[in-house]
This record gives sequence, C-alpha cells and structure tokens, in this order.
Amino acid sequence: MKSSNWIEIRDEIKRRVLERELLPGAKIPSDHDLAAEFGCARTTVQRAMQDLATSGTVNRRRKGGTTVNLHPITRTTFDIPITRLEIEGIGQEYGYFLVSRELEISPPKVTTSFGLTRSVEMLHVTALHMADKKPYIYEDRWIDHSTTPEILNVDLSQESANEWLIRNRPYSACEVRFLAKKATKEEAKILGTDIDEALFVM
Amino acid sequence: MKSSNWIEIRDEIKRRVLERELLPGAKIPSDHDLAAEFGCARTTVQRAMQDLATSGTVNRRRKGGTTVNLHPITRTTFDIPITRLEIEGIGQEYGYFLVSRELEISPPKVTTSFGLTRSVEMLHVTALHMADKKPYIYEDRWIDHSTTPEILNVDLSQESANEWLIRNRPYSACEVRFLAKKATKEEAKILGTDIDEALFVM
DNA sequence: AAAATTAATAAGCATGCACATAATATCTGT
DNA sequence: ACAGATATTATGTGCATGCTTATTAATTTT
Repeated sequence: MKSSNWIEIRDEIKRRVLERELLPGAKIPSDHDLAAEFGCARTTVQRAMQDLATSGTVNRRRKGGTTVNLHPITRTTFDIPITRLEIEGIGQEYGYFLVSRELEISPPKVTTSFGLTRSVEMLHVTALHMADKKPYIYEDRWIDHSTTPEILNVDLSQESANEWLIRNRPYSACEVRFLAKKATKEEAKILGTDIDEALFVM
Repeated sequence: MKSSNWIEIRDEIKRRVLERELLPGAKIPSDHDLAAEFGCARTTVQRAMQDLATSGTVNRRRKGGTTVNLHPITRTTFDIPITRLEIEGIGQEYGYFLVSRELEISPPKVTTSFGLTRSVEMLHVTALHMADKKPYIYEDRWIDHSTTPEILNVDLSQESANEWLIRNRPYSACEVRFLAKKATKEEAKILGTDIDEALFVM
C-alpha cells in the first residue's frame, strides 16, 4: 500500500480505528512497522501518528508504543478571546467591573481540577464584563498564585484577570467550566437583571 | 543565539510577539533567516512556527510569509465527549429521548455559521440526554444533510446525532454554541423541571 | 534468594537535507 | 498597457539518521 502522504496515512489509521479493525485499548503497530507497510519513511508515519495523538484518537508512550484511546473523543479547538476585544469587535462599548477578589482555601472540586492532592490558598476572582452597559459575561476564576505570584500585584479592578493572564502568562494552564444557573438575589442586583434570570457562567 | 531546540525557538518567537517586539500584523522573518539567526536547520524553525500557527499566534502563507496574528488569541482544545459514555463514566444510568426531528430551512444565524450565503434545507434535531432518569443535556443541532446524506436514514430515536456523527463522520465540521436560557413552558414539561429554570443549551 | 543496580532494547522524538508546491513578482511579446 | 509566461521565494513534505527515554533483561550485591 503505497500512499506516501502523511495525511492519507493518518486517515487510514483513523479509519481502522473507526471501523473497529483496531479496538480501543489495542496496540497499534510501531511507526517502524507501519512505515514498512506503507512503504514510506518512519518520519512520515510519525507525523501522522503525532496528529492523531493531538486530536485525541491515540495515546503515544515511548517504548510503550501507540495505543487506541479507550474513549472515542472528538476534540476541537476553542479560542479564548479577550472579552474586551470580543465586545469591541462587534462594535459595542466595553465595560469591566471587579466584583470580588479574595484569597481563599480552594474547595475540593477546584483542587482536584488543578491536579493537587490537598487544598491550598488560591486567588478567587469574580468579575463582570459589560457590553453597552449591559451584563455580558460574569467571570468566576480560581488562580494558583504559587505558580504566578505576580498576579497578586495586578490591579484587577482595572484589567480583567483573563486579559492579564493571556497577555502575560500565555503558557500557564487554566481550566474553564461552563454552567447555567439562576441568578441569586445578590447576583441579580450586581448584574442588574431579574432574580431567577438564567445566567451563563464561565 | 544557539539554542537548537524547536520548543525554545517557538517560545522565543512567542516572547517577541508578547513583548511587542513583533507587532500584530507584522511580518516575521522567513524560516530561512530565522534558521540562520538561531544557527539551526530550517526544519527546526519550521517545526516551531508550525506550532505557533496551530496555536493561533501567527498565520503562515506560502510565499506570503509568516505574520503575527492581529488579535492575541489563546486557543485551547476542547473534548466533545459522547454523552452516553460521559454519563456512564460517572456511574449513572444513561437515557436518551428524541424530542424533534424536522427538515427546516435554516435561519440566517445558522446559515452564516455554516459559511453559506443563502438559506438551505437542513436537518434540525433536538434531543434529551438523561442521567439517572433526570435531564442532563438538551441537544439542539443543525446538520447540513447535503454533505452527510446518510444521516437522513439513521434512526435518531435510538442513537443521538452527536454519537452517530462522532462515530461515522469524524471529519465533518460542526459548530457548537453554548447558551443559558430560561425554560419555556414546553421545555419545562419535556425536561420535567420547573418553568423558568436555568438551562444550559448546547 | 531477594533487592538493587546496570545493561540492552524498543519504541517515539528531534534534526538536517533535498525536493515539491504555491503564491507572488518580474519579464516579455504584442 | 496588458496577458501570459517565467522566475523567485517562502512554506510544506518526505526521507535518512542519530538521540532520548521507558521498559525489560541481566547482572551484581547483600
């Protein structure tokens, strides 16, 4: 099977995974063997498999070989915009308002999502982004300040944590959760909406 | 500057972009020139720049060269799980219920998000995913059946459109929107929740 | 004999080179 | 002055080779 094109090789392997020729958890032949099968260089296979790895189809481990991922996951990319630019981009006036900024012990859910084993003190920031004076996004963020101590000196009433992090710490890891909830009395007051209004929380 | 490591080169270029040494829209020296500067092969620079391109920092065009992206965008990956596996993964019983399945003319918003210039007939599917008999996800999906005609023959009361697409058409493009809204009377009835309850719509 | 160290090996990973391809720029003939 | 041909240039792809790392096997030590 002579294809000599890393995209074709990627698609062929992906096809085998989807058609159940290669079952989840199964070991995929090594790059070397696949190169022999396809009649191309190892590097070409390597590029194909690398792509499958980043798209979540397979797992690769040195010496351990390449295995089909247990759960068929479809992975997509998601751009985290700077909200100010997003709002200005649609021609509306941007407004920003810091709601709270507290050093708190992280609750269990947050702790585990950071991959930590026990609760630590983190910076908990909530803020409001407005478009044309109307609430647009309500941001609820936990930041591990042991890895980015500079964040403690930033005046977050002037600049959003998200914007600062994107500009200054583009490599830092973050996790974003989305959920819908009803506005509490306090939130409704802050946001200027009705109580029980549906909110999209990021 | 001898570094000879594509990750270091990538980080150095990214640093220059972030420190405004290279302004948004500016042309970055060619791979060839950068290779000379860093004292490595062009391939190594190519690798670094490729990574910056997929992470959204720069744009690359053959002959046109590489330019800094106009907006500082932070891009992350996002896994779209098969909801059934997600629910089973947390040890709950999965339930699925097809709410509606209609061929409709796409509204303007949907049309443009598909990159089409005029409205066409699309398959509009709404469905409910349940965990332990309680509503979990309400799925509202538009599918361009001109590109995936097989979807019309799938019994969507048995298998969710999302699952079918992930399994059978992993390369097809899709766009996901998230929003929060209050449950209407009909929705509340279907979902078995209170009217005006906050819903997370995917 | 069990534990700990060291060596061998098998995989993926990284680098450098040569060539292919696409898009722009330049030239040339009418 | 313009259309088409040709050259140029920057990125993309494939191949060969050596490096790194994690596991397994072998060996030594206690």
